[in-house]
Amino acid sequence: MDSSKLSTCCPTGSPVHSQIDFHRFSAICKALAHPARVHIVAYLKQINRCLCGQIVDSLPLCQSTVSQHLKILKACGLVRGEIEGPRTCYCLDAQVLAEFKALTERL
Amino acid sequence: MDSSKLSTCCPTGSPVHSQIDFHRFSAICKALAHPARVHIVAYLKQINRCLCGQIVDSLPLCQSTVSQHLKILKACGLVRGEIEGPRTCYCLDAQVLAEFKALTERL
DNA sequence: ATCGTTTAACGTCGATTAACGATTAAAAGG
DNA sequence: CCTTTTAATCGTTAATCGACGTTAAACGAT
Repeated sequence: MDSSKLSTCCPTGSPVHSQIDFHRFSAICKALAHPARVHIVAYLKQINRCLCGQIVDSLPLCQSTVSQHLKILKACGLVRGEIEGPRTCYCLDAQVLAEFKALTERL
Repeated sequence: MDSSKLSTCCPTGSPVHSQIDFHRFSAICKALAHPARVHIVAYLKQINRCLCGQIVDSLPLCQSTVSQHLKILKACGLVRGEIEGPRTCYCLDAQVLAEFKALTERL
């Protein structure tokens, strides 16, 4: 979308989002726009960190599909994955999650 | 997605989301997963209520596209539209917005 | 009655998403 | 080495999204 007009909704001096914020916020929302990905975030929040296999076991989806969801969550920064030999350990990025909460609060 | 396993991520007694919450939350996120729709929400927050035409003018999109975005925001409850003769007056639903913020906070 | 205005709805098209099975890559362990 | 395990990637298919032009509906004004 051409977003040249997007900033015009905000009167000058108002403490409101820039179009950059709109983009960042909607990007994170997009990453969370699927129940399985929300489940993954909640799951990671609970057990802090775990291997990919555990996440796969916690969902009624096949490994490749879960891997794809994890890729999307990693792409927006919400989740980080550290390769440990043949396996990958996943965890939340608390800062990005906090950023999302802050943007939501301003909504 | 078959969500039969989705609840298993939550140990018994833990104050965590149900799969229903996951669905509701991801549905609202999906509605906000486009910069134009975030813009519309922020715009309505600012000016409280307005006609569809003003929203169209505030975006670099044609009327039919904006109408489609409004339909999506209405479908998840974030926005309400009241028909006033040939025009429609749009406003935010503060309760749904609050619900979304609360679900986000629990994340 | 016939305009013009405003907005919703329809139909279309290309692009993207979600899901899966199959394949590949990387690291251990035998 | 070879096999096993683990996870990422590829290829495919069906479904959905985003954008637009067009049409339809509702109403006020002429």
